[in-house]
Amino acid sequence: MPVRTPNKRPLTLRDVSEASGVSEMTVSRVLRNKGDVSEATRKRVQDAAKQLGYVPNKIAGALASQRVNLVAVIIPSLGNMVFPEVLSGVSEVLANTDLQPVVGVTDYLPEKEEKVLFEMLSWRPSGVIIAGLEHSDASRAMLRQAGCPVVEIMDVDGEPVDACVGISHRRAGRKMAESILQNGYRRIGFLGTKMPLDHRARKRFEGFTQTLAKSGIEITDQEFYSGGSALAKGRELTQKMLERTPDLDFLYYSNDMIGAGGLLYLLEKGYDVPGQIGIAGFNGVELLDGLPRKLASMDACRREIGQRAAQILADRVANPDTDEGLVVELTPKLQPGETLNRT
Amino acid sequence: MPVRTPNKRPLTLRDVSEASGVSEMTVSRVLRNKGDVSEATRKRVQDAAKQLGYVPNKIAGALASQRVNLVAVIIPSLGNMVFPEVLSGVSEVLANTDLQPVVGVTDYLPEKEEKVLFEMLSWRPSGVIIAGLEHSDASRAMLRQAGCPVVEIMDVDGEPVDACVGISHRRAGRKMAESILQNGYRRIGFLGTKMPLDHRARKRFEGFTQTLAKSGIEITDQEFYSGGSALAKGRELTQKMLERTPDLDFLYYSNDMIGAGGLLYLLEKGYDVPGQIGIAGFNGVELLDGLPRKLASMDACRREIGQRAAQILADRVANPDTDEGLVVELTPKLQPGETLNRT
DNA sequence: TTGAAAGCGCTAACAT
DNA sequence: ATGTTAGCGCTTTCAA
Repeated sequence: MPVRTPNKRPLTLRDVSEASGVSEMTVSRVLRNKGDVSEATRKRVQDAAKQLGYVPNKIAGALASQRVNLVAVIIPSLGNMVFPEVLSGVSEVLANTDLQPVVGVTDYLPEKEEKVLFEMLSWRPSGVIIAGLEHSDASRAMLRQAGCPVVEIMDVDGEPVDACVGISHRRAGRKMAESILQNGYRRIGFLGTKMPLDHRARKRFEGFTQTLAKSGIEITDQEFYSGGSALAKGRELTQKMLERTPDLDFLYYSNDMIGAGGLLYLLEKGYDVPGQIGIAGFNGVELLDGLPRKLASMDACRREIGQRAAQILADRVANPDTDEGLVVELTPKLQPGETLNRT
Repeated sequence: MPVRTPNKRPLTLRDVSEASGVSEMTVSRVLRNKGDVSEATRKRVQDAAKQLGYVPNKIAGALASQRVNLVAVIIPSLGNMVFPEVLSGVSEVLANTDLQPVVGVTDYLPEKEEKVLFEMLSWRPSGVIIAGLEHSDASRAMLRQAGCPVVEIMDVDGEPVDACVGISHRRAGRKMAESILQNGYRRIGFLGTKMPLDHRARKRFEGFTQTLAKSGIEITDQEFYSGGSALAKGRELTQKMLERTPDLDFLYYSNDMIGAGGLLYLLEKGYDVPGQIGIAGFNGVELLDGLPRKLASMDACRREIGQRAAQILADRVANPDTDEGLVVELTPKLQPGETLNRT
């Protein structure tokens, strides 16, 4: 049990050294399981450390050893279901190493990304995992100079600074468009976030409209919103669009949450889904299994992206000679659910 | 623009000093906006730093100054909507200071909490915000010895180590029970997480059953699950319970997500909600506004908890003489929604 | 198996 | 307004 003296000064190695009558150096060795130490002294040191409630000072350790077991993970948001799942993939893999993820949130703002990145790099992390391929010039410069492996995640449509794990959102948009057309839908509405800042949503949209165009079809109507995704937003957008354009036969939502809101609205208003009108979202959010109809969606491989990125980083840290610039493209799976098959 | 030489060695103050022809000390002053520096040298230094792409080494800075602008925020999970909202309250307030939140996740496991806490304290943060009042002996010892302000959040039913911001979950449970009884419901089922690890859910349950007991009523049926909250889980639990105990007239869910799943199930099966059967959840998750009926719930003041905790910490860091042990109890608001009023 | 010395890159406290 | 000196608490390296 740690001593309860309200010590304002945190304990140092020296305190443990004095308490155990062993040199600081040997104490350090014991605490890091490094080097040969006799069982006897090891035990004395461990007892003393525990008894005092010693917590090593990683700042000093990191400065001396020039190594920091931190991995910077930089993502746009924690408020939707997508990035927490990526994170959990990252943590899962890093748990098998001595690396620790540290999360920074950018709110989809390039300036904030720059700030967060600068802040995190100033702690000299062992690696960086960062969402997206679009960054300010300054951010890209920092990433290049970081002196540690960098893995850009979520997206592969672009030029990575170093390594990269993700899906092609353009391809995802195309695939969804194909599927919708195959099922005979023709008057298609798109509902999603304002996209200047969400590049992945933008790319899906581009892929989507491109494929439609190949079949001579244009988006019949579209509606953009800003702010978080929520059921109510989906209802509201859907109502607005259908009042304006009642003869749509498909609604493509840029994420599952507003898709779910739309679904609830449509069912409530007595629409036949997917007969009269089909719908689909994006992300394959498991949380929403359990809706009255299973929402068509596309799994964005979020957890796997986190896992692979972490693995790449861990490998590179363990073996710095590994090649840079590895790009891993995962394949999003279409989940037809029950809202896309017109049969 | 930073030079693109693939420098493996990160730049140091000295590099900037040499590039600008100014002493390291003055460079340091410029980069921290500290002390008087002439406009001329300030500019030269800034130019040199930007030109080189210098990123200061916070490890060295922290060691030298004995100050770290990090706040450890330790929470059980990112997967439900509750903690991200707390975090966003924290970030919002800390954004006005030079403090930076660093998040650690415990998965509701005391051993993991201990590990995460140890890890974070070893970086000597300026403060700790940690969810809950229940910690292992070792964790409490670390918190006491941390040498920085500690704010325990979410809950006030217990003995804080230092400061504390939250709601009384026992009181919340009681309040919900009162409301349910007032609305004439009598045969009540409880559905929630297995609670040995979720102390707040446990306390709500305790408060809930206590108040029922005062009216001579016992929970008619109960069902516990483990794993994340999701719509499907709510459906499944609800079905199971109603098959076993068909004559329930109220279902109290330990969180909004499974409550929402239950609601969808009940409506689908043609139950009259809230006439035949009332339901309520917990948390007041905004994300779910937009369900077919507005779910009765109780706002847990998540964002405000984050804000207040961060504010307390910021004040204590700015003025270390401030009193310790401040306890702030917020009042959860009942949101009757449309699933609790029998009329 | 253990210890002593040097220094990691910065900043506090003094000079000047 | 600028420079000098002495550490911060550890780990690396070398010696015993």
